[in-house]
This record gives sequence, C-alpha cells and structure tokens, in this order.
Amino acid sequence: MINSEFVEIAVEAPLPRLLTYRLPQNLSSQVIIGSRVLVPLGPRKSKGVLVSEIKSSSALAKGREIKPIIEIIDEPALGDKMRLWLKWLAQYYLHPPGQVYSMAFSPGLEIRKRKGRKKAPTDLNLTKQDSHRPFTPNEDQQKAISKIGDATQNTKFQPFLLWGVTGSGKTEVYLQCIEKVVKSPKQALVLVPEISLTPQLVKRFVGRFGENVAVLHSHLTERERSDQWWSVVRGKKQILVGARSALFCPVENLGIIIVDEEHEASFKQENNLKYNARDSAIVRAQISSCPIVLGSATPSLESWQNSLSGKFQLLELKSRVENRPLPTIQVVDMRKHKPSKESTLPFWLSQSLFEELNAVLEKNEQAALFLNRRGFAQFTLCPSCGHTEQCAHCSVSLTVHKQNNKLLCHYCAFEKPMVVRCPSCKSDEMRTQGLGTQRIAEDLGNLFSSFSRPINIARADRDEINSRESLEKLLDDINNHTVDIIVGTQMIAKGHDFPNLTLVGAVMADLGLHFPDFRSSEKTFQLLTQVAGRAGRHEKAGKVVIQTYSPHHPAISCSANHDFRKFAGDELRERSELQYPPFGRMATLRFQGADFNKTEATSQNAMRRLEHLKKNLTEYSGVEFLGPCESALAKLKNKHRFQILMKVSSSKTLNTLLQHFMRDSDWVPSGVGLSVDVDPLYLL
DNA sequence: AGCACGCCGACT
DNA sequence: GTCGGCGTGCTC
Repeated sequence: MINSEFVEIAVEAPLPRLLTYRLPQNLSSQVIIGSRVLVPLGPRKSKGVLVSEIKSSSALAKGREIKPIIEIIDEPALGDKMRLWLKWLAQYYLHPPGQVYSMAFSPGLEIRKRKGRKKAPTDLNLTKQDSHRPFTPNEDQQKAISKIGDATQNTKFQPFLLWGVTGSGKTEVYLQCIEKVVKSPKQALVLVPEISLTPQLVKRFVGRFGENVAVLHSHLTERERSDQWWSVVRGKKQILVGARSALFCPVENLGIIIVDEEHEASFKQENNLKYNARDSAIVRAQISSCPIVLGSATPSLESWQNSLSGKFQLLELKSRVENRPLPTIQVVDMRKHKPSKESTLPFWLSQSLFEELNAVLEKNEQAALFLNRRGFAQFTLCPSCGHTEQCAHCSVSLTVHKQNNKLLCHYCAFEKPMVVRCPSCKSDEMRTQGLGTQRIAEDLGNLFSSFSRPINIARADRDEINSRESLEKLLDDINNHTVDIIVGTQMIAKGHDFPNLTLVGAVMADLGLHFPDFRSSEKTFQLLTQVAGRAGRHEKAGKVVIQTYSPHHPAISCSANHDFRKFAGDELRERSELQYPPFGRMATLRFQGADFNKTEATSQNAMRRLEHLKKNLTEYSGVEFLGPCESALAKLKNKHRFQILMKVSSSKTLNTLLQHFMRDSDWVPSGVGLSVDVDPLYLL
C-alpha cells in the first residue's frame, strides 16, 4: 500500500535516471515499494520497478506531463536488500538503473502465468541419485567447514577465501556448509563459471540434496529457467546452483553465497552491465548479512591480497583427498629444441613430450595437449612481400581454418576462402604461420598413423564443440576411452575429471605471457595450474609437460613448483609499485565509431574534460589518466576504437569521478559511442 | 531498448 | 511518383 500520488520508477530502458509517474488511486492498494509495474514510455509501454514514493509534490520536475502507471504486474516485489544491492550495481558500474532492476526478473514470467500453471513444472531430472555416502572430511576440510559453519549461524557478513589445489575437496566443503544453511533454514546460492556447470557437478549437488536443488544456466529453455527461478523465489527449493546471472535471482532468505573458481574471468560480463559477479556477490552477501565463500586453487590476486590484509579469512586445504600426490611437472625449454634433419617431429613438439605421449599410449592411458589458440594456423604470410590477410572489418589478421579451407576472423566471424596466391605481390607461396589446435591434431594423426593400434584424436575447441550436446558427447568419449589424445583450448581445462588421463602437455605455455596486459602473467599461471590439475586425479599418477620459451618466467616456474605463494608475492610486489589492482582501481572509457577522425577527436575532448575536472577538484588530484590511444584492437566490426585508462587509489574516488564525468554526456556527438568499464579485466 | 520521424535509392 | 533502407532522437 502506497499513499503518495507520485512515485519513481526504474524503467526498463537505457535511461540514466528514474522517471516519475502518477499512481492512480485504484492501484495504490495493490502496490508496494519494489513492485513490478507497466508504464507508458513514449509511444509504447514498458516494464519497470517502483523504487520510491515522492512525498512532496514540490519535488516534481515541472514543465512535463506526468503519465499514470498502467497496471501492476503480478510478479514478486523486490525486497529492501535486493533493491539496495541493485541500486549499488547501477551506481558502481554506471549502468541505467531500470536495466539493472530488470535483471532481477526471469524472462518469460508472465507467459507462464497466462497459460496457467497446471502443467507439472519441468524438473530437469533433478532427483536424488546416489544416497548420501558417508564421507569423512580431512583435518583441513573439517576446519573450513566448522569456521564457515559458525559464520552461517551468526547471520553476519563474513568473507572466506577457500584455497585448495584441484582435488583437495572444495566441493565437499561447500556441500557440508550448505547442509547447515539449509537446516537453519535458509537458502544457499552457488555460483560457478558457466563452463564448469556440468551435469557431473549438478549431479553432485543433487546427489546430496535431491529436489532441494535448482539450476540456472544459459542453455535452459525459457520455460525451464522460469520454473527453476520460481522454485527458488517461492522458497520451494533452498539451493540455487548457477552461472553468473543466477546472482540476480531475488532469493530473499540468503544464508550463504559460494563462488567457486572465483578467479575465473568469465565472472565478469563484458557487455551490457559490465559487472563482476564475484565482486557483486561480496556486496550482496554484505547487504544480506551472510557469509560468502570464494573458492579457488589459484586465487585472483585481488582475493589473495584481501586474505593477506585480513579482509577475507583464509582457509587452506593443503592436501589432496586421500593424499594423492600432485602430478610431476617437467618444464621443457623449447629454445634448446632444434629439430635435427632426421627428426620427424613437428616443430612444436619436443622429444620429451613425444616420448611421454608414446609411453602413455603404450600403457593404454590418455593424454591431453593444450594450446590456447583454435584454428589451424594463426595467420597467412607471404614470404616474399610479408603480406598477411586481414579481416575486412577488424584490425586483426585472419586465422587459417583448414577443414573448410577458410580464413576466419575470431572477433567478428568474417570469413573468406583461403588464398594461395599473394594478393599483394602475386607470388604463389602464401604460407601459414603460427600454431592452432587443428594443426596439432593433424600432426599427431600423421605422427601416430603407424602406431600398433589406431589412435583416436579428439579436438576440444569452439570450432568442434559448439553445443552442450557436443560437449557431453566429448566428455563421454573421454570417459569411455574412445579417444586417446585430446587436443584442446582451455575449454576442457576446467573442472572436468578424467580417470584415465595421465599425461597433460602445455604446447606453447608462453602464448599468453607477452600480451600487453598487466594480468597476463597471472592468467598464464592460472591456466597452467588448471591444465596441470587435469592429470592423474585418480589412482594413477599424473605427469605434466610444459613446453615453453621462457622456462624461468615466474608464471611458469612457480606453476611447475606448485608454488602459488611465491608467485603471488612476486606479482603483488610488482603491482604495488605500479599501483595496479589490487592496490589501485581502474576503469576504461571506450570510444567507438565508424568515423576514425570523429571518434579520435571525441576521445581527445574527453581527455581535456577529465584533466579539467582533475585541475579544479583536489579530491581528484591523485587520479591518473592514460590516453587517449587506439585500443589494441583498433578496429572491431567496422568501428574504430579509442580508449582512456583511469587509475585511482580508491574505488570511491573513481566512482565519484566517473559519476561526475558521465552526468551530462551531450558533448558526445552522435555516431560515437562511449562506454565505461569499471574494474576492467581486459585492457585491450 | 523500442519506436517514430526523416531523408535518399530502386521498384510497380 | 512511393516503398523502405537504417541513422538520429526521445522516452516521466
């Protein structure tokens, strides 16, 4: 019930602020703060959320007609905590509030209503499968469970960093903590990266909690998603496991949030609302007064620093369950790998890795080779004139894909047929340069073509695996041992567990190391550690071979020595000197437009405005602006890109500055788009 | 985001 | 002559 005549609505449109509407008398009894409403917007109707009442009519903007709310939509009203959190999101990430609020609702909610809800909800085969097998946690697990467990009983905000290598039993800790939460009785929210939200993981939760588990991910139909969403919102299910966006489910009775693989870059959404689900989950836990557990084998340096400073409580799982040994890791220095004339090995394969492969195949075990680049070759190159084929719409070279003899842009999917003759100098010797997963698979096929038995090679990259079904099929094939060697990108580096996989090779471990990004070292360390974690997760011992041109780089040597502490210590020291995150906060302003000159001029104008703000307000004196300069990807989908990087010591200052700067954006000419990314993960 | 308005190319 | 392409602008 609301008495005021006028209310503020967060309308589902990219508007920078709330709009004022009149609340007709006949609707006032059906509505509360947080209700979802239908309002007129220009020539059409739009959904929105009633955010606040306007107490005095003198506060009304004058000179404008105020339209009445059309109707109240019969969807759950958002509670105080949820609204507070959504408001924080909109402010922190500088995103239109109406669009942020609308994310708390599942699409297709009223369709379901209209059809009536007679049909049994789809249950996604969520039935308890294996009965609760008794499990005795080891000492570290027990300690973690009791610490987190205590926090769940206190109903206080408390963040934990659960640090444990792959196979150290983090999931079991989650399960037992959730058990306590469910009894209390409250609800639990578990966020995992989309890619590791596999049936195996879901089975694990369902095996323990049966029908009490709901699952949300992007591969559900609208109907399934809506059913899962309602089952949690209505409180029929207490546990929600989902990808990033599940964080927006308006769970009112939160008892714990768990973010598994918290270091994963996929928690950051790169379009629309550019939020980081891990960071946002922390704020949500804070607002909900509940504990939050961030789990990882390779914590982000942000979280690690928070554990060092005491902001997070560190819980370490030191050993693998059943005390399985960590895999042996051998680093192969590829600089010393000079293939002799008589060698039949492809240029990317060292003698050591080849021998290990052979041994594994002899023993009838499985191997996986990782290379973080799909396609056959990185680009084409004319040896006589140096010409490479570029994308027509982006400033990148085209990747060679051999299966259909195409050149493909990995950024906009532009393609053209493979060229044999150089279009520039007409020489007939166009060659391919650089390695891709297709090439590895092909070379391996040739290499083992005369092995004592047929060797099956499967590829795991985005070209080969384009649906959930094809991923399931591949995982089955690996588990049933119908493939001997898997060649893939990081796609299968995460979360999967293959009993017969005993050898893992990182083909070019330095591939990502020299990216012009201050996080490239951290990324490489994480990826290598993750990749290595695939080997020997069961009775059989595992072996890992890392081929690299930089064997002494800390990201490689520390990962080979299983020494996260050293890596993190060194890396943090460097970051601190340069005031990079986690010590400083950053944001990027990106300007995109079809007209190069106009876009560049706009970015320069923005820079002048920023400098002006800095000069006039002492609170901004410590802010650093870098740029404007062309983005590393200077042209994407026919849009020229310029950017300004901002570095600030506190996120509070960063936010006030951005709010200030973005308040009026009428100086941005049409044809140029300006977007802000707070806490960006990629600076390209 | 939608949806209207508005100003240029190729059609019955 | 108009149908419709999508650039531009506005929404309490």
